[in-house]
Amino acid sequence: MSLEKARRLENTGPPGPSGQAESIDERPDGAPDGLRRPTIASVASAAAVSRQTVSNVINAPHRVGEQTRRRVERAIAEAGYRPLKTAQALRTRRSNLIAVGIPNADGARNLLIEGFLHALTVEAQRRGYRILLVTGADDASEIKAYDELLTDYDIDALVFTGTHRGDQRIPWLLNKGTRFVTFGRPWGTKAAHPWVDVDGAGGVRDATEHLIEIGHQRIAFIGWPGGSGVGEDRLSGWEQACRTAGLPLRDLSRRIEDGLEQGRQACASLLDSPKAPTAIVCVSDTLAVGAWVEVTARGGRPGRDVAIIGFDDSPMASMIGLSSVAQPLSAAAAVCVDCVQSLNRSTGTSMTAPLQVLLAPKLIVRASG
Amino acid sequence: MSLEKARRLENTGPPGPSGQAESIDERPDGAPDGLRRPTIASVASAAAVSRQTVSNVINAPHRVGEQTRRRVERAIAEAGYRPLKTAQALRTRRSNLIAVGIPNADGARNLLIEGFLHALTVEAQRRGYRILLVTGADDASEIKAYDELLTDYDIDALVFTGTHRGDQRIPWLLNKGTRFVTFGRPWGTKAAHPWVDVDGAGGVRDATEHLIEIGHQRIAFIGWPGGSGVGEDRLSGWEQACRTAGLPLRDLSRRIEDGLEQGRQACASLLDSPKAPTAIVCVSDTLAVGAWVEVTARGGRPGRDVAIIGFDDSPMASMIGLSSVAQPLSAAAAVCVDCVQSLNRSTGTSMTAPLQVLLAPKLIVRASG
DNA sequence: TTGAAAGCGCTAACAT
DNA sequence: ATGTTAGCGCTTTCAA
Repeated sequence: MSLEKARRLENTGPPGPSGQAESIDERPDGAPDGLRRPTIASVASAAAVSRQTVSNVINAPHRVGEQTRRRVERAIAEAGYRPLKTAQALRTRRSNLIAVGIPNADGARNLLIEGFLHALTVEAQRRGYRILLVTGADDASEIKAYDELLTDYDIDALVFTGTHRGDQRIPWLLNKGTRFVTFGRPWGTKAAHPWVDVDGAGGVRDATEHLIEIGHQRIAFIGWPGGSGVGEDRLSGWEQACRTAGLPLRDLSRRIEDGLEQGRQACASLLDSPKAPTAIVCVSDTLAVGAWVEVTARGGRPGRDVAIIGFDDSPMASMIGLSSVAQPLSAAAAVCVDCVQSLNRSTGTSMTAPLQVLLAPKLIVRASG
Repeated sequence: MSLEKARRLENTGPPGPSGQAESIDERPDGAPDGLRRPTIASVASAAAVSRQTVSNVINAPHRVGEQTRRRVERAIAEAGYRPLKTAQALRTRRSNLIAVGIPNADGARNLLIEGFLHALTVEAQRRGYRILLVTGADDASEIKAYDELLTDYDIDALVFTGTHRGDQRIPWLLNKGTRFVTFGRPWGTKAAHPWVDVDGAGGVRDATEHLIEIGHQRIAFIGWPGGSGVGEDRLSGWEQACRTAGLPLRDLSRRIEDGLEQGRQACASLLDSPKAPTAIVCVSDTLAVGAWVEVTARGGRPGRDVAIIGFDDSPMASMIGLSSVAQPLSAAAAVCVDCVQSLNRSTGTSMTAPLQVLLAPKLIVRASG
């Protein structure tokens, strides 16, 4: 007996009097029931209601009567029924899919992407969303990849990182009208869109203040060359903390490219200078590890002889006992997914101010500082 | 004029009875044509063929006549048409989606997952697949997550890493009949399933032989405690190379937990022993970095005073100039996606031997060795 | 509160 | 070689 026929047969009668027990019993396809995926029709049949009522129990329970709802819920549970997202998506044009753009260059920031992705996956799963990956070699090819993905699926929203000056993705997405959130502020652009970021200046300020509290009076900063929004932001945190505490800045900062060797050299230059610092805050863990290695190579012990604090709390930091400013990746991911959810709840035409969140990072104190 | 109506009008001709040419001409929705996503119907209309023919041009071009095909292809290109995967998936029960299970613990192996994920995304994109992420805290919750995902979508296949002894996921998936590939051999189980892995023994053998070639006679190995399949595999590579070359093994190996401090200590103990090694091969980059730090702290320079080689070529390795055995992540990802493709091509009933591939890693020689 | 009908966009099966 | 019909599983719309 086909499921559809069964449903119809069972539905004979007023609201739910039950005019069942017909005679037919063979099903056209010989598939055993147990192996067939439950459909909304099979559940409807089992609960002796229409498919629509089952749908309502799932998507709009308030519209369904108390008794009916319970009966349907039991049928759903017994069948282990879950709506097929593909069919829902086709009908509603909502996929519950969040596309995430991942970068491909190898660099300091990439050590974070794994943690961020994991956090996103957890948060998305918690709210019934799924994470779909997309990648491109540069802005242009990434845009092409986004375009294809957005054409192939009814993606609910896009999340990506690595926003930078002159980012071509943002205007493209704004123009296309795609919903998106970035992990990272827009640097040097006036376009407003939802973003989540971590307060780098605050993090470095916290680190510097921590060093001041434990007695340091000469605190250096190893940063990146100018032009990077992230770098300038973090640098400013060190300046603020030192100024507020009345500590010197002069000759205590270095501006270099990211890299362990660069960090070693900058550290050496600082330690060899007339008024050597007793503590060094670095814009990245990579540079901090360089400093850490230099201190170690000189027979010193980071934290006892020279304090060192990095940024990002990469796996390496915990490995070598490097204090570091940790980005709250789980919180950032949660905010991203929340944002996607609210973007999709709104009818689309209501243009409220885009959500922009700055999260406070957390200083992880280890042996080095 | 609505697209559907247009199609009907243009189809006036023999095959179809064609009782068209009605009078109505306004479209209910006032949406401008340009903003509407092209559908197979709109393309069919533009090319004056049936939807089925458009579908054939895309999915079975050989069934379509030369002229028609070109005309349809032009219409597809002009409209920028791409089939909606959601609708295809509903009809064909193939989603072109590959689910990837990602672990959540932080450890040495996790440094690799990011590269593997990126490679998978690239390879999947290249072949028209998409990567969907799924995660769980342990085997059991991961299985639950898999189950829900597999129920929600018609996932084409599952890929996951971190196979281990007593892995519960493998029997569960085999029993469920889900198509899957693992990146990592099944350790200590007889169940056969498709997998891709890297030849750890071969990689360590290569590293050891490289050290022998450049003149080392006493080569040590820092490995993990027994019980880990991966660890024993790599250890055996060192033993083989040394035995073959007639070099000593005695007192030249250490078996410790992964960790930088452990690596430092093991290195110190080796260097302080009566017949100290001149080179050290490590089962992981973490331990190798520990050794690297110890040598550096003693005022030595890795590569000049003591050679050190790690395993996995983690970001750390390139950062500090540590030689390391790199896993061919792109190749592994490509094999995984190929495998998924062939699994889905087969009708499902043809039970050929599962694909099992062992890839050769590549020694990256840097300053340390 | 519940049910029937229609249809999302696509393709398998069958007709021509 | 091409077209017609039906239907994947679900939800929207409208009727009862």
